[in-house]
Amino acid sequence: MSHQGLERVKPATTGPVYNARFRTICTPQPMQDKYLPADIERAAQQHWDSTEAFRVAADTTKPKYYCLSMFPYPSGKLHMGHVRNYTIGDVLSRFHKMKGFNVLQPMGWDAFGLPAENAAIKNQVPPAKWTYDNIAYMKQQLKSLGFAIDWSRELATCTPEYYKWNQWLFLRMLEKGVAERKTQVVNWDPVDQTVLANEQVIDGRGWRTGALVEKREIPGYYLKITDYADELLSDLDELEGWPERVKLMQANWIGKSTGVRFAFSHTVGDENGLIGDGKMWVFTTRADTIMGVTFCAVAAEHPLALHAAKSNPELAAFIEKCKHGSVMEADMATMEKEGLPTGLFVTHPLTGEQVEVWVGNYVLMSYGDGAVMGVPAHDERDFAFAKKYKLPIEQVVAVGDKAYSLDAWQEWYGSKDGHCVNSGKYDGLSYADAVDAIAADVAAKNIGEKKVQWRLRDWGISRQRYWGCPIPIIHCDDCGSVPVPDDQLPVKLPEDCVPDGSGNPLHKRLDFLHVDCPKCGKQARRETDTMDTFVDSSWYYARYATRFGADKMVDEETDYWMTVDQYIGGIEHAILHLLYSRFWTKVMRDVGLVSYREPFAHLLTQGMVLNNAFFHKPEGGGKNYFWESEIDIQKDAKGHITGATLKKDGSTLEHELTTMSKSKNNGVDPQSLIEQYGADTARFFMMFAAPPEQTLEWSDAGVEGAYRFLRRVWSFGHLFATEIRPQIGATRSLAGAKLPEELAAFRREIHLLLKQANYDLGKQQFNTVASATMKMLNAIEKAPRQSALAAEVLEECFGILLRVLSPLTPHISHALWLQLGYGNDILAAAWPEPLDAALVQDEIELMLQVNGKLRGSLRVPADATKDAIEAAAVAHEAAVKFMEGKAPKKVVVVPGRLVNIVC
RNA sequence: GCCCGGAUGGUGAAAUCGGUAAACACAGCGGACUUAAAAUCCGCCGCCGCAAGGUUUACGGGUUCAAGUCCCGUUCCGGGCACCA
Repeated sequence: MSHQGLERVKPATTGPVYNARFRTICTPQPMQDKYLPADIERAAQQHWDSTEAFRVAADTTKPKYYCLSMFPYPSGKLHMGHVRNYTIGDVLSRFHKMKGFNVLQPMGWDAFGLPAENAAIKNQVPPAKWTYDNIAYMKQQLKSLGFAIDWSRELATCTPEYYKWNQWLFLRMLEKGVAERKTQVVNWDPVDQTVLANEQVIDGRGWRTGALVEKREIPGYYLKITDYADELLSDLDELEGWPERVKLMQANWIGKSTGVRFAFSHTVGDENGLIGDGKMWVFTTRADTIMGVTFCAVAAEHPLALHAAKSNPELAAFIEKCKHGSVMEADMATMEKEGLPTGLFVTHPLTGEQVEVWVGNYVLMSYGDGAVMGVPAHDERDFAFAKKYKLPIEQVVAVGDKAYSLDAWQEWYGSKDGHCVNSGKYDGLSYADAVDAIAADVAAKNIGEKKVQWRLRDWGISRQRYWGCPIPIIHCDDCGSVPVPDDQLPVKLPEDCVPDGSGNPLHKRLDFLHVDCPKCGKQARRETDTMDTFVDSSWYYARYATRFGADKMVDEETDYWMTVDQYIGGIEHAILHLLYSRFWTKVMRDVGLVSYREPFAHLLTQGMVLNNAFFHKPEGGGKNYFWESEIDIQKDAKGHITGATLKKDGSTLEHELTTMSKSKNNGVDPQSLIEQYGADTARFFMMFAAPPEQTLEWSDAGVEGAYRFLRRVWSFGHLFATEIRPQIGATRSLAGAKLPEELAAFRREIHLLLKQANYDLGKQQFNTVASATMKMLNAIEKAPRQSALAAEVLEECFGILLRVLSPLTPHISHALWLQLGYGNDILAAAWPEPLDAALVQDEIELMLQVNGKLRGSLRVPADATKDAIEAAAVAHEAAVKFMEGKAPKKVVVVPGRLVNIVC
């Protein structure tokens, strides 16, 4: 990567003087009595840089661990969500490194995208410059957090070295028929004459012009992810390391449904013949209700609708109206359902009755055949539609003897647990039997069959935008759409354009636009559409694992590192990014590039970091956001926000709790936290605040506590160096020694906490790992320290604490490990395991319940039998009191926990 | 609207397989040290009650010797809904 800010880290030939000292001295050395995070962190980071501690290569002598965090979009500054994400990844990476794994943790930049164009419009800066400047700044921020990243593998998706392979694989997909050109529906701003992203459509209007947005059909390239729908669904079962909820969301998104596709026949046609050869196809999962059809509805773009509109101005106007409004599913689902009859009729395939065809604004051309049968009695949406337009409703399914009423929709109307009624020969059949019988009957008439239908749609990757990967196609008047030959890749994006919001600036770049046709040599026009940025992020994990500069998309080293052992990123990516990556991987496999079929073995979906956002709703629609520094906030006694006003004019603002985002002016920059307290405090606090998968409402209350804790760790280190360690003799005597009870109890406590911490690390619950380290320090500070044996126990226990702490707070752990003489480099230390000998206990405490209520506790020998425990419990003072002279009916003994006397 | 999550003290949270609700912290209150402040250390800290005790995990039911945890229903909050990334 040749660009500024993206050069690979070069091995330092000569380290700073004190670094050499750090590496060679393993005996204790004088230490600062004050905790000075800035100095400690600078020294630790220089040590890691100079020793290239995190640069890794394939090594078959060790198990590998590829730990990947979702790469950031270079929006300008890191925010707390990034700190959370990358700290989680770093904790796992460092933990596994100490466990003996060969750990790869790379980092890069998801560098194409809309915000760079927005910044360009606002500041007149080319997106490239803005992006590379942001990368440089954010890279330095990441470095200051001390992440164990192999920076030699850094990549940015906006560099030709990277996106060349997007283009290359796209051409392979074209060859295989996985990519194809067809039409797509986009948001069109009629004033700016440009395509808008969903985000740029606010309340149905263009974000800059305020003009009513139109739907427009334009050509674009699609990747046939639906060809992989079956495999994407079934392979979910193999992803044992994925959260169930994510797999469920993906399965629902893919949306496999089995039903019947059949045709209503008709005689509607014009001079070109019958429309659709006289068949209007529909798909239904409720074929059992086919005898209850009272109307049909088609999408506004359906050929029958368009045909009817030719002679029906009212209908034409309605179809025109349907063209406005949103293309978003959420809007489609919540909008008022409207329709208009076409005056056309189709024939019911089984009854032969004439059924009227309506145009419905809720019917999607993109799902199935763009037409549906209407069974108002048993479909909630059809019911509402029929009531609104006074269409007949005919019950054809009964559940038990429940009475059907037209007054209001009831839950059971949509049930599949009933049987057919009013359905002629199908009466009495269950859902499954009726579907089978009806499918057989339409099949016999050759007008339908059982069919699997997917909710998943093909992936449209064409974007009418500048700052993205050029689609490698040349349009020739004679030859059509011609793929760019491989030897002319990459098609490089000019980096000096400044978009102004009025369409793709590439249209004005004649040096880019004008190109000779690769087939006939005539002057032709280069495709100006660029790829969806989800393409960039669909395979970056494989590129990290490829040797830098390889003139292949992926190389042999990829086989060593892939698949990713642990992937970490926000839950907001649970569907799209992860599904596209899975799809892309399967295509790469089918092209013969890789041998694995799934990219991510384990997935940790981090909860969002939320913050309040404050905004005005201006008249033209949309939201104007303000920074918290610009407003006054009113809170109630419990601290809940009750209102907010703008400082400059006192106007009232609305507020919402939402994800941190540059566009909402509610992102919190970690920089001040790092400068004030240091990276270790920021990291520790972030991990301590909540378990990683939980949504986190940002607050810095508690940062002081994390800082105080690290100061205490340092102070104890100092005390250990000056007062405790000197008591230790030349030979150690801890192993095999019988410890006095107080010392044994202390040591047991530390080893129990270690056991707990290891368990929690396995669960990836880092907040309780952090609290375990705090408990350890609390115990260590109170422990006996006035003997050689006590000093040895403390040496062991503090060593455990430093190692458990090191993934969370690597800098202070590095400094203390070195300066207290534990070893040269804590990264090379083995992860601690609890010792059985330290855990043994003679007596245990059981809780005592009477009728399920806690009444006391009793101490029993650790090896006491159930009978002995029961006898002791019944005789216990508190038990006798609360049993009030009644005889026990039952005594429940839960080993190691409690006794419950029921009387 | 549909799909997926979540809700526990003043606050962030803990509770591993249904078995001591509130660990560990933050904030607060009281005290020690200090000329003072900061820092540090000690103590208290769900609610009601003088106490004994009672009571408490969004709300309403249920299962169980035992429910924050399992089941049914409801409310509110967050994520996603295919062109934000």
